[in-house]
Amino acid sequence: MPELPEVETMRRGIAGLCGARIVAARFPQGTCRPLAIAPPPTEIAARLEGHRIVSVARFGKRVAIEVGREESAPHWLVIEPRMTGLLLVAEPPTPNHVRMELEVATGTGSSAGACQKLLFWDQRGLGTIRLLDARGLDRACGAAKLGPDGLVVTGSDLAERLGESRRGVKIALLDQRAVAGIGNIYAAEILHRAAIDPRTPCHAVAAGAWEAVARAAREILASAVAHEGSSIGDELYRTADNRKGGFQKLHRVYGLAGTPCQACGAPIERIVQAQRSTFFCATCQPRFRGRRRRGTSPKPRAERLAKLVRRSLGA
DNA sequence: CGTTCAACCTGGGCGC
DNA sequence: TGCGCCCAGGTTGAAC
Repeated sequence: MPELPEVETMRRGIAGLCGARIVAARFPQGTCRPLAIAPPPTEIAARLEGHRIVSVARFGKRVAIEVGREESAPHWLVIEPRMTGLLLVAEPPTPNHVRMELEVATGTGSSAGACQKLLFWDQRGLGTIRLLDARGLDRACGAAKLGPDGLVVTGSDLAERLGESRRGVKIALLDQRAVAGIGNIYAAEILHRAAIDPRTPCHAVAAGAWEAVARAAREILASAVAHEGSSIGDELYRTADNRKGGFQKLHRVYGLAGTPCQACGAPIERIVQAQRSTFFCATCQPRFRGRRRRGTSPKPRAERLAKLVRRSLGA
């Protein structure tokens, strides 16, 4: 479920816990398979309890809760919600999918004592929890793993990282090393706004069109953050205080197959790319027909063929 | 290098 | 009512 806007909404929803002290950390086993968690729950609990929440950051689709004491090196509790994970400071949708429960004491000195619970709830259990030091954080969330954030990505960022790729542009936008935070919903919405067919090979996207894609990404993602993400139908995503997001009302293509495009009236289409649904308007996002954009070197294909030849000779 | 596929899971919706 | 199947916002690794 959660893409950049949903994860950013979760981050903001728990940022008020900065300064709070972690009194207890529990990782209930629940009825389903234990969540991917490292190091083991008892070790994480021991290293969290008594420490304060220093900051709450977001890296792509992950939330990183910085914890530490003055005299010890900081650590980050990195939570990756994947499909159904939620960070909550409210009652969970169901009691039995609570994967982590942090009891935190807010306030200091004489006003201390107000206790709150921070929960990680995950129905499907595909999410992950990791406690990392600075080096681990860089390995997991650094530039080698995640491209520029979708809220600030530029056309030249995209052209540089994807310009020579043969992949369809929609599939490429889901590559977190190219740009961090875009998922299946927002990739569709971004390409609709940028008026580009999702099947267009990246190498056929004009240099100027990358600017349009990047601008659409920044605008769509910022608007979705302002609307606290997308809660589709009665689906699971909620803000940290258990409200629905509002951006689903502004979707132009995602989940709207068969309905008329709001811009042109043509029916929205659904296709499958890389085993995932893609929604688009064939009229607003006209199919790319040429071979390759002007000025692009044919190197990738030539290199591929050369490699194939070498391989067949070698074998 | 790129693509495809399966796997990791639960649960809702649908057709029969 | 129940069963089987398909679908879902993400990521990873194996195989080709």
